[in-house]
Amino acid sequence: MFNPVESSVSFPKLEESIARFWRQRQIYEKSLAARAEAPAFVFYDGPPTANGLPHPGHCLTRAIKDLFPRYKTMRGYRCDRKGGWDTHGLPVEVEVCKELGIHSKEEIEAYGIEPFIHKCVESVFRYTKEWEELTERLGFWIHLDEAYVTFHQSYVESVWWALKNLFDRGLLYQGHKIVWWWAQGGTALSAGEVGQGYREVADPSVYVRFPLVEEGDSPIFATQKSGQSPMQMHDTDLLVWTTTPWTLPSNQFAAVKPELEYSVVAVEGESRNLIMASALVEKIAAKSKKDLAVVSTLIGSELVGRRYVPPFDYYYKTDGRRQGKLKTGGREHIAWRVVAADFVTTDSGTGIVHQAPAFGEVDYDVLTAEQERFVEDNGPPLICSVAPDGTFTAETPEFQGRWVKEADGDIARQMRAEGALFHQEQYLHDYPFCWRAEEDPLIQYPRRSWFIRTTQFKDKMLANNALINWLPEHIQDGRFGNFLETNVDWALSRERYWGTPLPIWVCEKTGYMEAVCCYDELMAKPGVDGMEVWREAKQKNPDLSDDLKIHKPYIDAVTYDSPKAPGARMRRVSEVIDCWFDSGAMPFAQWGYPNQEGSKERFAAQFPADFISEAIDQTRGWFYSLLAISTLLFSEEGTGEGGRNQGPEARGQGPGTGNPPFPFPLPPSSYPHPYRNCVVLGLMLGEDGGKMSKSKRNYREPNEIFDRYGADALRWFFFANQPPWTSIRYSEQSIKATIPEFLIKLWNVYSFFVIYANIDGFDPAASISGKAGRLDSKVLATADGYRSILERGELDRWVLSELNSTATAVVQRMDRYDNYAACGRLIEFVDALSNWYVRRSRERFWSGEKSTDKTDAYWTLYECLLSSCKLIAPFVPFLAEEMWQNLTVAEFGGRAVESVHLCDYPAGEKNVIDRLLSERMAVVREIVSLGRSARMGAKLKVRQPLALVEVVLADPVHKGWLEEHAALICDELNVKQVEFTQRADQYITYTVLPDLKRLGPRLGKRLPALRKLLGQADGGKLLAELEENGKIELELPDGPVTLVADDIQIRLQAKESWAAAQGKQCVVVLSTELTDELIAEGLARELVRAIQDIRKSRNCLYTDRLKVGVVTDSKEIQLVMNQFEEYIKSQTLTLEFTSTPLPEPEPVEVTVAGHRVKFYVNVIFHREVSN
RNA sequence: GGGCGUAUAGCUCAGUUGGUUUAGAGCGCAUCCCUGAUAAGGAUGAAGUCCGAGGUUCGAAUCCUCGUACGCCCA
Repeated sequence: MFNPVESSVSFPKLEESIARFWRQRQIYEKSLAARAEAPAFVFYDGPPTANGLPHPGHCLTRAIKDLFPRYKTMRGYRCDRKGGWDTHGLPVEVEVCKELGIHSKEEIEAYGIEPFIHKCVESVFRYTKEWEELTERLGFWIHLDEAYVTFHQSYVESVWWALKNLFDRGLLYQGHKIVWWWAQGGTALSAGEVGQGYREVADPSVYVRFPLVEEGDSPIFATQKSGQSPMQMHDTDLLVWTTTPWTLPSNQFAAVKPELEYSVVAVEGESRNLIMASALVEKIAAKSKKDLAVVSTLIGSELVGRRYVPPFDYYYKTDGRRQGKLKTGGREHIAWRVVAADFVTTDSGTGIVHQAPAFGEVDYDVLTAEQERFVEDNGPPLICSVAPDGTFTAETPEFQGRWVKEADGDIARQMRAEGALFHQEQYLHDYPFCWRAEEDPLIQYPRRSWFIRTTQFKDKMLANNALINWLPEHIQDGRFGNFLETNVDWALSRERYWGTPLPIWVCEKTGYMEAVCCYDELMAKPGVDGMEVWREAKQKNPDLSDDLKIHKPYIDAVTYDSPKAPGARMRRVSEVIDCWFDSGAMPFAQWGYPNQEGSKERFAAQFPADFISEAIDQTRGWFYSLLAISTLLFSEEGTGEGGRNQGPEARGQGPGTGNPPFPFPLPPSSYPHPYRNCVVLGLMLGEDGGKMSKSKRNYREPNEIFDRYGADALRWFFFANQPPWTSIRYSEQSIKATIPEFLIKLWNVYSFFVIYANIDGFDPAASISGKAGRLDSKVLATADGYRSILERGELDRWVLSELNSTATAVVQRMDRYDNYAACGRLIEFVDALSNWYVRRSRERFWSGEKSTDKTDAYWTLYECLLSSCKLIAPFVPFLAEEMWQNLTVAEFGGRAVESVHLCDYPAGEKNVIDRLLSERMAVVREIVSLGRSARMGAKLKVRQPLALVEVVLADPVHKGWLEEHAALICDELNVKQVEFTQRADQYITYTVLPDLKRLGPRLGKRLPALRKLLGQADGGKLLAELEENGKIELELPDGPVTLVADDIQIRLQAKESWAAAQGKQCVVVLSTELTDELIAEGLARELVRAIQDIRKSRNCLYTDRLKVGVVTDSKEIQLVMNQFEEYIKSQTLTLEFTSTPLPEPEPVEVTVAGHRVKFYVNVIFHREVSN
């Protein structure tokens, strides 16, 4: 006996009890244990930060992260799911600052780094409870209690190990990074912060002369206007434009676009000529209100290498003539030269761009590129005339101590006085200001920073990327590939407080540096000292997490003896690292590799990942950091390449480093790593299609969705509504709609089954002896009364065929990580099950006596439901479990598997799939649908029986089979007879269409003529010709053409005068003629319907019996009552049927086909539902 | 400014390597049916300049080019 199924189900309620069941019975753990020996399917959890509340976007990632591991587990893999928490970084510091009501680094330091760090640790797990609740509520199975945590000592030490490896191989180096700098606050701002602070302002815009230096008697311009003598350089200036005059003292280069045309122009009334982009001459003439006459033209590349005198000579006076050795041999002036750059445009300015590498990222790249050309230490140094507080240094005595922006005016004045200023104006543009001090403009400014030499591994990263399976594909060569192509070295360090400390100690005397791979290694250093800072803190506050001892400020206090200078100490550099490095290190750091015991084995067993998934914003985040770190650490072959201080010891296997040998580096053939398949999720949008925003209130909190509709509804919405990589509109309506569309539809089938199985006493547990286990088809086949599928009726064979082809298709799609397509197949199947199988089988379940046919129906539907449970289990785990529990555990008790999630996933059995039957049934369904359409058109209710329906088939292949199924069609369409024909010229016109796929390649340009000809021809005649001769001969304007049967397709078109509907494969024509007999039968059905309505309004059970009196003046109705008495009684479960009034209750008066009829209906007894 | 993506019915989205004057589905809407899955279920219908403009081709929603709009990432 199955538990009765509530007709009005509350999914949220049901899910709660299922969640409890899983928890109490430890089903997740059991699902892992069941696969203990199975091959691994490796999943990595990208760590979220738990210092904020989870939002709908997290639900999507968590749902997808749950779907595939569940699926793979059912498919026979062991999929460990270790959670993770990202705990470091600026977002945490920002949250704490908000809480403390402070902003700047100065304020943090005034507050105290130590208490600040304590606040950070507290904040990191503020919302852990909410995250855990959401995780469980969503049905996301993952081990959160064993999650890796990026601030834990073991994790940090793993990161240190990686960094030491990179450092020892020369891949970690110090350089400059140009940052957006808040000078007054002394801090760099993140991109997000900068983005918030843009405002339109007016800045001075200056056009400055850079006089060219004559190079002895070197030849001058190659391209000369005809008839002009070669021009001398000494009377010519580059015209350079900038909106930041204060950067001019730090000028190092002038950039031109090599392929752009430039003009030498003579200025009215001035002795010196100017060079500027030809395209801009007119514009500049207009601005400056000066007459500019083009003297000659040249292309940018001809300017490259020419030297000039910068407007300020603070540096030029000492270094202006300095040359350095080039790597390619020869010498070159180190600065104040024209260089080539692609970023130069003619949108504004002069086409010649002033380069102050200290104050612009692009400019800095130019400097780096120049430095690359010279042998080491021979290249140009970085010139920076500005102190970190934003004032000029002593190197620029006239302006020393002045805030740079404020000096702009004087700088311009000075240039004007010296004749260097050609033109000046105001320029309106967007410029960033500090978001917390609105009056303070930001400046770009160089900071010392640590970099990872990722550029050296570009090709290896690309090779690795090429073998990753990206969903969607375009990420590979698109967003991610492009990003790798334009790779720049990873700026690793952060001048912040809460993060993994950079494990590099520097000798205070010599500058010698060492990287350290773990705390123990540090403790073993000679003369180590400073641990008391931590000890005292811990004493004062014993609750402090021990993991903090490896963080700022405690770790900064630890110093040791320098090996290079007696008496000197090694002190840690002050920086922490980018928290992306933390998360990217998780493949090994989650195990504490290599310092933790057993980490080597765990890492080896769980590397690389088979599957990861995050949203698209992680492309440059986690997806990159994983790939970069893995490629840098594990792709090196042998000791061939790498850095300058590489050697066997530096590989991290030498004495004292504590690094065990490991099966890495990987050979290149082991790509891809560290992940093979990556599902990139789209962005989640709010109800209105815009960005989700708390203040706009354009989305519902996940918990509200769970309470109203349930987790399965949300999950199914994510999986089935769109491919996961498109942007997803998080719409409450759509989430709600999944319930009737899919969940309820399946639920109704399930409920239908349970109702009748209980009435009829269908008892699979009694028919199956011994273990029922996972109740797969093999087990079912052992049941008493279970007939082999081949013996069963067609409908049963059909639905089982559909079931198995669905399973096959779902597996195929899920193996491709295409959950959307998989869901499409599941929807189709559930629809077929509900709207064809159950509908067509209802009578079999209703019939009173026990028959083989009825038993077959039960076993068939039972099997469909069991398999459906399993098929939907990874998608909607709660519903699947609920159904499983009732369909199996309630019946079999301990003989059945305890949970659907311990089952194997149905892969579909080939021998049950009957494609022909499936195709044929589709034709029947089409005929029925067309018949209804024809009825609709003729305004003939389905209730009204008709004498005949004629089906004209375009293709006779299924004719014989269809004829055998005439009864089914008659029943569905309520007609007495169905006939199949192929030629029915009275109803149909025929059009012969060319098969373009075949004829296109054959006929090419002749095709349009043929199409025209066929369009005008009499299709019937052509078909007759084809039937007679096996071919059609046609005369095209340019010659004859012969068509055979395969070359054409036939379209049928119903003639207008008939009640007909046409489909792709056939036309259905109704006979609309009504005899008295048919009308009477129709009336009988009207009566039945009226009585059923009353049954319903009386809340009758479907087992209740009635006594009915029908009173009417209509002779017609009376006649029908007599004639169809038995029919009406059986249909309405009426035991007594009279044509006289009953004493009670009040009659119900209804119009039946235009006749007034009074119904007296008594419920005379309830038959108990029994089994 | 650059890269990537998206644009198909009122809404949310499909549309396989180019193939047929019938471009699909769900929701919503309209009309209707069923009433023994019943506070459900089903059918039918209306509704589309496939973003625009060019091009390639016998043939383009699909391929190419150029635009436009929106989104994301970067500058």
